[in-house]
Amino acid sequence: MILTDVMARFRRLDGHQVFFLTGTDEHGEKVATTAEKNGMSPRDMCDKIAAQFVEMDEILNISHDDFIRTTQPRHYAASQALWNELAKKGDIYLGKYEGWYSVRDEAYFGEDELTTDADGKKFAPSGAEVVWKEEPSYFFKLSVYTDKLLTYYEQHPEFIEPETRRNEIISFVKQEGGLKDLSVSRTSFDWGVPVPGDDRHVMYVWLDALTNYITGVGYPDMASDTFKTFWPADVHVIGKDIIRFHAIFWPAFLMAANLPLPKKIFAHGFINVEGQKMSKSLGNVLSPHDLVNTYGVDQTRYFLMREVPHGQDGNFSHEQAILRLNSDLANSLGNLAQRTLSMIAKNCEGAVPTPGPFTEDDKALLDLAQIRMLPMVRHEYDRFMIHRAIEEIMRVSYEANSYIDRQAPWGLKKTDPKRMETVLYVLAEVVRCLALIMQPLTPDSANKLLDQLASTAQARDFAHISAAHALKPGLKLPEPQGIFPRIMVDAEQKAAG
RNA sequence: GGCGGUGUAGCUCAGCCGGUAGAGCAGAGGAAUCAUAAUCCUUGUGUCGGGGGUUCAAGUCCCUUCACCGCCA
Repeated sequence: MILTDVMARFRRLDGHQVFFLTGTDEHGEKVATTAEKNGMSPRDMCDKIAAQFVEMDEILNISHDDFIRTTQPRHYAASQALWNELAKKGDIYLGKYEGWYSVRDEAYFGEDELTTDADGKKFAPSGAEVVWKEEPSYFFKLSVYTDKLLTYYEQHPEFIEPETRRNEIISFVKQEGGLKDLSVSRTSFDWGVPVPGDDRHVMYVWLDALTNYITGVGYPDMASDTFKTFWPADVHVIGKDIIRFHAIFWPAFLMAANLPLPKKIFAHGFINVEGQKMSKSLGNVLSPHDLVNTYGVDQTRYFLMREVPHGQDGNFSHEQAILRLNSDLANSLGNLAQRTLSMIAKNCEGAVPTPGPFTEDDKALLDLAQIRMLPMVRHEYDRFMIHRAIEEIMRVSYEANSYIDRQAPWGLKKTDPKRMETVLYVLAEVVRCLALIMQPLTPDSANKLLDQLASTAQARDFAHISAAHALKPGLKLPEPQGIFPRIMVDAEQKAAG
């Protein structure tokens, strides 16, 4: 979620039109039975859960353009329209399904996949109990798409990332006998989108859920501006546990409906806590809420992006978080900004100083921040290598700290005040570039910093990372204030306890 | 059992088509004092999981073996 937001913000600031869709998938037997267990209607329970998701988005400062709930009328319309397309194509037929079904996994399993305990109960590989079910069901001719999918993966190596997930999917599709047809309707419960023309059936939850991506951009109105502009999507960012649905079923549905496929399915990993999987039984579940309370939103976002490399699982430890946040954000970047701005406040009458001629040292640093940094960072973003992008940014911060010590403006104050002004100008300008490029990662803090540089709201996209938009000498600056406070050790103890 | 991945400095990881092992953090020493007890400079003797092979030369290719992870059966 944070990853997607960081990407979306980056692309917007980099001059792209972005439509960032998020939401919740609310249908299915699992939801229905859980609601019943809690004595609620499915709809009431979904309202409650959706509210929690919305709240989480707010807590994490997620900048989505739309929040979709699969129970919304627009989504019923889209799902049924897609169904009709599949039916029109001749890819849907009525059959009968019988087999072992796991409510929790929302999937059927073959006999050979199950394990049996002493009481004769059978369990899915996930550990969920399965029950024997028989029901009439519509099927989607997924088998027909086996070769088409393989060809597509072949021709679009970037479609599934990271590569290890791609390998998994390809080997799955290549299984003996190819893909089996997919049961896409249920009659045993009614919490779902009714099948058009046969409302004894509701659609298989994943068929409806996957459709959300096109609902969000206006489907079935393919003439709508949003659909024309934003479909196919650049990327679907998902958890690695649902890669199969996104990398096999969804492209097959889209092919059947003659719709273009999203350009990329990116599966992210999970966060481990102190080296262990998060689980309720271990009681080590970290809520975003807790993290944000302990470290702050921007810090939480930053740390997760920094420590979780490209789709892999990441680890969270408080010790590591404090180390990282202090060394990167507080000591290097935050302190750089603070020392620069407070020297300006004290020695330059609180206004952007007027630079004299630039030395080679000045030019090298300005060049790095204004010209070379953005393309390097963009390159890493394009590959979803946010942790690498951060390294590039931090490198500039290190350079700037090295420069300030080398130039020692506090010494120039007495010996060469004109030169001091030049040095402080260079530093302020570099801080401005850093603040701009930090916006996707730490939006609030970066904007506070830009406020302190008297940067206007219109001057904050990446086009302004350039000498042409450099700070204007004489511009009055507000009183500097620290951003990225250092995390003290007693906070560490509190967090660990 | 099959397929895929990972295993490199105390920690987290880079190392593209083979050519005398790298970065950040942590640690040690020094400098500086504008600043958030922050900064800067210097500092790495690592069996590149084990074994074997190809090669003038192998973390980097091949075989084998061990450990862990993922997917599938």
